[in-house]
Amino acid sequence: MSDKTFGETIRALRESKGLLLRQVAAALEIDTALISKIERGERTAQREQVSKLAAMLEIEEERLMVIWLSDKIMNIVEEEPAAYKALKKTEKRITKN
Amino acid sequence: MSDKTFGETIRALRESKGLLLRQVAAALEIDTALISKIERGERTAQREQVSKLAAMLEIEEERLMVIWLSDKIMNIVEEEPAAYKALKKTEKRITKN
DNA sequence: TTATATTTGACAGCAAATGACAAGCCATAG
DNA sequence: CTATGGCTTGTCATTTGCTGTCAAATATAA
Repeated sequence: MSDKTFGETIRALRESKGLLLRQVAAALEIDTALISKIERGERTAQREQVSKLAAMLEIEEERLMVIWLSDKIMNIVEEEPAAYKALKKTEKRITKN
Repeated sequence: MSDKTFGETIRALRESKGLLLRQVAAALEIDTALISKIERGERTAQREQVSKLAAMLEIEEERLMVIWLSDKIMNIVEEEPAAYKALKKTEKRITKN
């Protein structure tokens, strides 16, 4: 459930609102081609763009940020056998603050 | 308990074995200055170098890899309020395979 | 066909990472 | 003191990898 990537998520939101790539691109001040690539996971969004997308697509910023961060973490650990252990370790390091 | 960074970890191991930076550097085929920086966290090791370090320092490769990956994840999520949630989400995504 | 939406590949420009080198610091031995 | 050995620091050239644009291609609809 809700296991969509960042790209899939924003595409679904955009379509549910009937927005065009061109409109979202304009709001983010980037080329239409780029937002198309982001939606298909061929490129990754910038942190700033995530905020703008959250506003535009009317989703709570933190919810979108979690998905975005998770995608980035995925890029690091996928293919790594030690992935799970690394995540657990990081959790512990983070909660100790 | 074992909350050391990658650099701190390999430095402790190296010193416990009485090895010189010069010797480790030679084994990894890099400059001494570079391994010094890696130990102090000023630079990050390459994946290949982690393997070589594990062999040289006689630590199980997976254990070192976990620390190295965790450092990389840390770099992404630290400073992020949504860090913990992102880690949890990634865990779920990973275990679904 | 024509118009509109999206995708694709190639590219320039820029930023970050990599590693080497030389000079510097610090402790210790002589 | 001077010399040596180990480590650190700053700078630099090079490489690697992002970022976004553009033009062309594809698709969908009217």
